[in-house]
Amino acid sequence: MDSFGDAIRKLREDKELPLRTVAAFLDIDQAILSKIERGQRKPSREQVIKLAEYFKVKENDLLVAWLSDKLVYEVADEEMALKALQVAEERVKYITKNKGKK
Amino acid sequence: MDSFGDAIRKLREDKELPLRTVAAFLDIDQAILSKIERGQRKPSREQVIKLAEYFKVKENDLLVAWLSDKLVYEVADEEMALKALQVAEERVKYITKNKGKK
DNA sequence: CTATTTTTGACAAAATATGTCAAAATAAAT
DNA sequence: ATTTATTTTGACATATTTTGTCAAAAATAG
Repeated sequence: MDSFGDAIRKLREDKELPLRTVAAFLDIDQAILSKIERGQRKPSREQVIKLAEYFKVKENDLLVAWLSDKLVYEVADEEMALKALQVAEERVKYITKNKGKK
Repeated sequence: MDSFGDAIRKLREDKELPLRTVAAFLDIDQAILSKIERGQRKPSREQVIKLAEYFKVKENDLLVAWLSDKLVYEVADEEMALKALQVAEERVKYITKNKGKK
């Protein structure tokens, strides 16, 4: 049940790299990477893709973790969180089914 | 499969009210309400609550439509949309189950 | 202890959101 | 058909949020 931050922290620690190194590759200050790993900042789509490249993991896997992070954040503290997610799921299914039409 | 905008537009049209009237109650310009109904602007939580009050519908029903709108918007155009929603759902279940702990 | 790494918070700049206003486009009503 | 009411659009201003840098404090490793 890992968040995006947990995932990339593990990847980084497995390779025993300091924040500095990975942050340099992303071209951001290490402070930001620290915050991303702890879920205090949301990375950009481009940063996620770069991280997948850097750690040699499937881009889509990281994108899913990143997107779901944003979704969880969006409904955080909302009573109706689960219901909203389920409705959104139905809507997305409906939309992709009719993609291109109308 | 109605979006939030569709829902409140129906409510308003059923009562044959002009944008002006409802917008006045929300204390915003009618232009914004028009855009909200067409999904070009996202209302605030407070505005959603006011609308529920105004139209005398269950607040939670509108909140769910509003939240799911935001979720759909968040994953729009993403290949991994559905997967992300499902993962988010699992994570929310997990979080609410362990609410209070840790 | 001293070095390195990580975390924190103050700050600035850039990007996004939120609203007003007035004009253009639509629809309704004579 | 013309007027009248409603809705939509876009330019603009302001406020809020994001995104990042920097330097110091805190934590960790040697």
